[in-house]
Amino acid sequence: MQSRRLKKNSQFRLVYSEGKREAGTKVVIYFLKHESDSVVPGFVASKKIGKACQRNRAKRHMREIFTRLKDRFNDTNLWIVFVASFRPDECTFHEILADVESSLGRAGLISTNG
RNA sequence: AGAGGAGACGGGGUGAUCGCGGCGCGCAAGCGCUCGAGGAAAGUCCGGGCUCCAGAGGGCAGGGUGCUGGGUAACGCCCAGUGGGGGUAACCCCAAGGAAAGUGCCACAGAAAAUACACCGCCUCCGGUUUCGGAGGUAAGGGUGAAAAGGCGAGGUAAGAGCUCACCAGUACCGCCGGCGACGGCGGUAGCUUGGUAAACCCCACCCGGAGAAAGACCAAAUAGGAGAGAAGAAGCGGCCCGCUUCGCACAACUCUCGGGUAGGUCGCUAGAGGCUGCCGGCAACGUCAGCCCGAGACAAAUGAUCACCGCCCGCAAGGGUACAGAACCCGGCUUACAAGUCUCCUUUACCG
RNA sequence: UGGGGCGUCGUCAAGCGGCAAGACACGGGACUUUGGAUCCUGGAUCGGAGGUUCGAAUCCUCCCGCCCCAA
Repeated sequence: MQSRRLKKNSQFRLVYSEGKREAGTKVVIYFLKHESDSVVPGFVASKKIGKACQRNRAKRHMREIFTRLKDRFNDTNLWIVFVASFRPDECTFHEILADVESSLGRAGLISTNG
């Protein structure tokens, strides 16, 4: 069973306009408190970062990062959007993981000690 | 050994852990060493299949293709040849029908860019008499241009000219031979010769109906029991006309337009012009037959992370690198991108034997 | 998935077979004590690669990049 995911354009627009923003050097995060039984993620990789292969890789990296961190969220009533602003062939998975982890910590969404 | 030419190959491997999508089993939790990106999946430049519009019909318009024969479901693709061009050669390149159906264009230069024509020349006559002017003939030579009215030699002439002749080139026609054919070879006749451009309009031959998986089918939900228009005709068909089909000939129904609402689920959805191997036919592309195999099916869209060992390349070493790139209904091509490589055949040059 | 358009000097652009206009900006010069203004002057392999033609920014083919539309 696939976990829930943000899919509709209207959902993304809602998070961008109503939610808060925390920018890291590699991934920009938008989040919004919203009634739900679990954290609902959305992943965005625009044409700016490369062609289809690079965009696919960026989404996979971000999805892997989310599944590693999802048990550490303080509040589950959350919609969160990850926007890639890195080029996947220029940085490693662990660099992106560290960047996302520090961003989420600054925003106070996850417990800082693993 | 150097320099080239043609073609082909694969696109790291094995194992473990966590996770993802599909499939199978199970009521379920879950279990399963059951499978999980490419040669280009790309660009979307062509051709089909499939689905719906009517079974895909006729004409016009529009578009495409353009040497011949073959292959194919089909093609603008491929194979084999013909003709032309390039290269010492291996080999490579070519949208390669028609310019005596018609129209247009050919800048500048030049006499003239196509009903041929005459600047400098050459020659004859007249006037004049150191240089010139006028009338006519002529196109060999000069000059211009990307391109100048067949080439060269001889005869001929006042000077010349296919004006005449020989040879050569080219055109048309005829005959014979070879080839399925494009065409090639040989011989003859004619007129002596009719510039280029059709990737300018065009003519000729052949081909093409339209839309596309958000195609299309079913289920469920929702707005709404909305408004306006239509006529003996209306709609289906999409550039137009015809034809055809359906509904109808006066409530309704139906169709269209406007406004509004959905875009959830299931199917289509992967076994196919499929792949591999072999025999036979064919120069080949390819085809017949036989055997074996099943190799993704998602939908904001599954392939990721970590580790170990072995490859390959760069480097003395530490270490670093390992392309292009991600299926979206499916096939056949074309085009473009591609790290480091491997193999086969061929040409040519140099040296040694 | 289907369709349409654009690319010319640093910027905005005209030109659609025959030496690539123009404006602003920039460089150089003149004028001025200097600067501004003014005047003169210079600069483009027409997105790339092939082909057609005597000749291509223009015509044809294939790529590259950008933008837009419909569902």
